[in-house]
Amino acid sequence: MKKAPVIMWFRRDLRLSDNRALTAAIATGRPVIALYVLDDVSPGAHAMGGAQRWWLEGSIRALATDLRRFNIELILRKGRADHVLGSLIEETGAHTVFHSRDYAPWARTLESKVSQIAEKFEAGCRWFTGQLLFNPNEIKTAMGQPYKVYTPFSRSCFASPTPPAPLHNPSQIQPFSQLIASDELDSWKLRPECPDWAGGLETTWQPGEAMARNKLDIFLSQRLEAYAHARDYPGIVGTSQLSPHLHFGEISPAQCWHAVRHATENQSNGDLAADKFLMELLWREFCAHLLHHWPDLPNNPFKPAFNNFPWRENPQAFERWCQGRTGYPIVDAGMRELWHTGWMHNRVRMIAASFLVKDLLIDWRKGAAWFQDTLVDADLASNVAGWQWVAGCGADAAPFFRIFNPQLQGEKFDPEGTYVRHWVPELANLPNTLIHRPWAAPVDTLRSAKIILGETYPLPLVDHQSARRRALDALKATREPQ
DNA sequence: TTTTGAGTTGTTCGA
DNA sequence: GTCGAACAACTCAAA
Repeated sequence: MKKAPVIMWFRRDLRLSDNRALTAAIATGRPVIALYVLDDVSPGAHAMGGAQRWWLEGSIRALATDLRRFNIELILRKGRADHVLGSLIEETGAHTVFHSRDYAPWARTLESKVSQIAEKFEAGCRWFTGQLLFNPNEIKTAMGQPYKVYTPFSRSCFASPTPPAPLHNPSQIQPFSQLIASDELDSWKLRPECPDWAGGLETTWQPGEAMARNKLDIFLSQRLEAYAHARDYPGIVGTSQLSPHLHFGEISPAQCWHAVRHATENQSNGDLAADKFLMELLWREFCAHLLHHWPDLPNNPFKPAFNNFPWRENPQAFERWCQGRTGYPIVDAGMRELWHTGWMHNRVRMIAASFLVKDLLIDWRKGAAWFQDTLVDADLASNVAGWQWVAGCGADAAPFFRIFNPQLQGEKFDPEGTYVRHWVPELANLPNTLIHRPWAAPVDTLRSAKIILGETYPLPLVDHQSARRRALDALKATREPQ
């Protein structure tokens, strides 16, 4: 008698290497059915934005190709994941569902539904870790509480047992012989058509496990050494650019962790270079743990005092921010990079976010929603925790008086104007001394640079100095007892 | 329980 | 132009 198959339910772990769920599924010695479910129906699942759908398409295509080498067809189904899994178990008589745990609140709800439905059909359900380095229920303070401050959190992680070493690629996977119906990937229409805004994404990124590994190797050999310093300059490629690959699980954080450690173990200053990068991985971790313990993080301020903050409605200003037409070159460069490539340099994310929240006093949730829709790496946890941090209402938030000055930040982190010239070409002819403050350029300079302020490039949407005072007043009022 | 030290990413002001 | 101090008080984490 034939053995009943098991289902490997791929989610945000679109890789074959270091995939504990997959490895365990294979280890059962049973035929493996590989499944991906496009779930736009489960509450909260609609959070996947347009840019991510574009990425998902490439990532699924790559995974399907990789699986085909094992004679495995990736089954594609659309609908509520628990329903889809229920019917697939029924169709195939599957024995167990294997999957990696996703810590987003809606995903956890879905996981328990899947587990219930599997039970109904007398199948098991087993989940594995892999999306995170540490178990959120194990990184706790001495009092047994989750951390609310990053630095002690990171110390605790470094003091914890090292994340398990990554698993290798499977050597073989036993296919399931029965034919199973699958959607055509094209029918999901994950890529934009009219209008097709994804041209910039196409030329910037290549989704898939192989490319993720490639990115990591390039980072280790070419950029890790200078990372601590170079990561702050948007005009040079100093970061790993692994975020979207990590988000979709094309590479695991444990693979990054161990690869970085391994690459630096024989270098004199290795630990320094490595730790800086590991700290960034731990920021991702910190945000995920926060969301795990505070599922309401996407909706409401972490600090309740901000519940009554007087956010302003200003659709015109918001639109200009989205379009990269605020009149502050570094902000506009960032917003245009985002729109074109689905990604924005970390430093510029802070500057652009600070501008929306502090200079325009627009609700951080509006900014977070825009990022969620346009970033290829949009991660619910990192996104909302980051926005709350900038807004001052989050965990371990910046002091309220810390308001980024877009001109100074530009001059400090883009001193040659490389970044601004690339993304805001209409300012390209301004000298370095004026590129971050075109409004202060003399008439002659503007004329010879072919700039007409208010026409070819906007005047500043707000005056930063007065906007700063306005924000300080609003923040001060929030802090005072009602 | 109380106390103490510390807290990703900054800006402005005045000497 | 450069430098250090002030910004304001609070919460967190650990001793």
